[in-house]
Amino acid sequence: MRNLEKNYDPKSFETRIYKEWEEGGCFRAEADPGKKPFTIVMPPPNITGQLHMGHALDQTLQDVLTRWRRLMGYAALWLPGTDHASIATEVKVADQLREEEGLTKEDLGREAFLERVWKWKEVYGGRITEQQRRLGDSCDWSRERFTMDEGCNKAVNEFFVRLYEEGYIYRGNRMINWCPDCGTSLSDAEVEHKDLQGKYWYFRYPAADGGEGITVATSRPETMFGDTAVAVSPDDARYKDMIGKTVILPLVGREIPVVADPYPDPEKGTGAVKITPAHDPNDLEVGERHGLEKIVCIDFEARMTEAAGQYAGMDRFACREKWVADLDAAGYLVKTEEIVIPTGHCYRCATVVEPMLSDQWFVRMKELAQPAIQAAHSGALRHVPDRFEKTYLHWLEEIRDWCISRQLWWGHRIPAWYCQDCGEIVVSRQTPDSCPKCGGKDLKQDEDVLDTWFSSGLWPFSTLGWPEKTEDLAYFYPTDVLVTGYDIIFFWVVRMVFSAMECMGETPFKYVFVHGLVRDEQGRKMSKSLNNGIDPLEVIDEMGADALRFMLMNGSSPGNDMRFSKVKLEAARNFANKLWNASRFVIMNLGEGEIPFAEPEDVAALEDELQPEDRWILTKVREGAIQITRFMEKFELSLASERIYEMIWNEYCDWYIEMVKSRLYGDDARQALVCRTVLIAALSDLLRLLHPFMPFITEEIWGYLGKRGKLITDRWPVTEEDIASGAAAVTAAETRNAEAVELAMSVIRAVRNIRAEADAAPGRKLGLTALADGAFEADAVRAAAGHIQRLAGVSEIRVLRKDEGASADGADATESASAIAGGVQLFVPLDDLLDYAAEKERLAKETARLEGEVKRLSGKLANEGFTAKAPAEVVNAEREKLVKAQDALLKVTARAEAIKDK
RNA sequence: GGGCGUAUAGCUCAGCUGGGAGAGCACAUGCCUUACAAGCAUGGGGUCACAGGUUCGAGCCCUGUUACGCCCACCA
Repeated sequence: MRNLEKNYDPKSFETRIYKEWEEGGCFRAEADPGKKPFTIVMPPPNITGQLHMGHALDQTLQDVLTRWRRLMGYAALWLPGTDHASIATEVKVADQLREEEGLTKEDLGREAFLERVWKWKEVYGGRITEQQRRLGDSCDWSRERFTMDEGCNKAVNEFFVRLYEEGYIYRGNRMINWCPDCGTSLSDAEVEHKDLQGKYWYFRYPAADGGEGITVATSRPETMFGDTAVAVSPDDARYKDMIGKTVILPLVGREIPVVADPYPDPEKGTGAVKITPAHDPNDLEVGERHGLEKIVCIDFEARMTEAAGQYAGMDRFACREKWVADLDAAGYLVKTEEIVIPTGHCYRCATVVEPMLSDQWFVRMKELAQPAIQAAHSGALRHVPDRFEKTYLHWLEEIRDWCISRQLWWGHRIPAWYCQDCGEIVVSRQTPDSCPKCGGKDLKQDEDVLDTWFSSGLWPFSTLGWPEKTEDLAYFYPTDVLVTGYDIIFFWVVRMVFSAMECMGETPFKYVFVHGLVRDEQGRKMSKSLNNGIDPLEVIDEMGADALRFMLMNGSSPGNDMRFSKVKLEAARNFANKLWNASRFVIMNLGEGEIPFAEPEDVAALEDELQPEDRWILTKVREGAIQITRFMEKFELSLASERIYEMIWNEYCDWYIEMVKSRLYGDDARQALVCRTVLIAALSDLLRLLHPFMPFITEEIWGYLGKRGKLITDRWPVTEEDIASGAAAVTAAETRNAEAVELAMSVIRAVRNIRAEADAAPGRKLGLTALADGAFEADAVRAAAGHIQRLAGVSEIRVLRKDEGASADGADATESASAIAGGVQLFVPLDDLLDYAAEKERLAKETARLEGEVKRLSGKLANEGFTAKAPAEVVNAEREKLVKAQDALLKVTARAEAIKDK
């Protein structure tokens, strides 16, 4: 039989295994009425992106869920794709153009520039999908999509036109966030607020009638050129007389009115506010209430306009400085205050955004948000962990109209045309031939493109064929779960839900499974500026994809940030190595030509020949499978991975394999076959359970076990039906058997402990007398005698029964070290090694511990409040514990008494 | 200004619907025991941030406090 190499070397098989899966069509999902669908649509990474740790986490979560459902027999579809990332890509290509050819995109012109971007996409856009393959992503590449492919474009136009026709999309001159560097408008979500150290400057606006005037504070003095009023609260006694009068804009000389408006808060600043309708959203509202003029004093490149007089053409910040100095020199600066100012920045280039009045396209959101809010309230959409629902709802409830037009070239062009003859706006799914109003042929399409998130909002259904009524859409939609980081709930989740409610009438997914960030080892956010990012590909090269995946899944709780940990990564790699070697051991011991298809079900044929440990491991595997399934259902992937780790390392390797060696190497050929069968059967299920987490190594081992087919498309050890019906549950007999085997394990541990403490040489065999409380304990020890001898280094075992009158005195007990394991008292003669002082010390410590326990338990049981109110099973369990503790205490004190003179 | 998270072993973190705390690493001791030294065995180590409360019983639920962190917010 072909066996594994001695050393676990993931590099030697991961790439090959992936190729086999992909070429074997293992990731392909077909609409199959005989199966239940399970769908995840992958959040599309930007084509500009490189795989980073955040992706690795995000992707692994999705892959684990997909692989698990696939094994459960679902038609599991994980649909991959990439995002055109309008602004990010455009900036990147424009940078490249400038660096390499010294050209601007305007030099090239729209068409040629777009050609460049497409070419760029061809070259670099596929990079990330190659990296995803290294991670082991089992997505259906045959359905890979791109947010700007033909189908998505069709969906975008359909959605736009629909919303327009229903009156949700409108074009208007409104206040928007403007990034002067990117040269485009931004949505509210694309503005990041950061606190900046800034100043309030207090300026006096003298009254036109020569009076003192009014002092106002501002953090943006350069906007003064656009001031068209000063507002005060109508109730503010300080300014009562000024209302209706005018003040002079210092140095500018323009006369502006003092208006009474509810907006100014008398408590804040001076209680008087300068009003700049063209450059501040609040001021705009005030301005509209009072019919004020909107003077634009900053242009789209953040330079001062003609309205700024001699400052025209200056950069906004340079102007600010000069302007303040000039006002100060002229005596208008009353005071300056250092203050922290929350300031909006562009999320792409970090430039300070400028609020601007501008003609843009908007989506009226209030009404559209309602079904999305409702979906969360009704439970149709669930967040895991549920606290993120608050974030989601908060955003939707506070939502304002969404500015969707961008002054960029790369993206979905807005399907609106302007009739050059009559000015009519034509919104249409196809390019219109003529103006429906005047019949004019001269139509010009809107120059702008749509916000990236407008198209990604449609992703869960545009990828399945919408707006066509496809078979896929009918079968795979709605999707089951969306996996994403908490940082993207606003941008994306909210938009997908409201878009889906509008287009499909139901939520795009049932669960939003939210994860945190992967931080660096010091707990800092990984970032380009800190240069502390860890490249997943390097990790995979060094440790294997399985180790990386396992590290990411293990030891974190849903929704919390986690740290990248080299140590944890090594632990995961060591775990893989452990499994590798255990498998190697199993294969090594297979008979010549033996084809081990053995499955837990097949073992039934050997029922009568099974040994207690065989039944034990099979029980453990089934029980573990049920627990893991439950964890997976609740998205508790960390707990699931922890359990499988424990099953493989502790239960299978440390105990089962060790116990089985005596039969494997023994004379009884039949028994050797029996335990080989169980070894394989249990290992098969363990591989299935681990596969979602460590797909490569499990598949590789699977191949060596001579199994038919690939593990990836095999099956899960327990079915949902068997769990639900209880058919998979552990029986009373199995539990009893497990208790007996585990008692034997306690005996082994206790004897090992005695050996270690007495410093007995490893090779030295010791005698053992086991004084059992009753038949069950005695049988358990007898049945495991061989194991106790082998694993604890014991020569011969004498089993006595206390219930038949045997006592500690019967053995040469006083000459021994002793210990208690469950209902068995152990005596190990140590002769020369026996150290009575140490033994007494141990007994004293044990006595103290047991006395404490007895006291605690009896106190608890004497408390009527407890016995009356606690559930009967809890009370009974406590009673049993008390009996055991009392019994152990008796044994220990008797023992202490027996050796007190030594 | 509003919302949220975290505080548990030396370190990094688990701990499901309340029934007396776990893992990995580190540490100590002994082992190359024919799957594995990326290993085996044994052991030490915790007032579960603080103060109250609910309960027969609290790491877990409630109130408050402290520290750190995150998100949102039209920022005169």
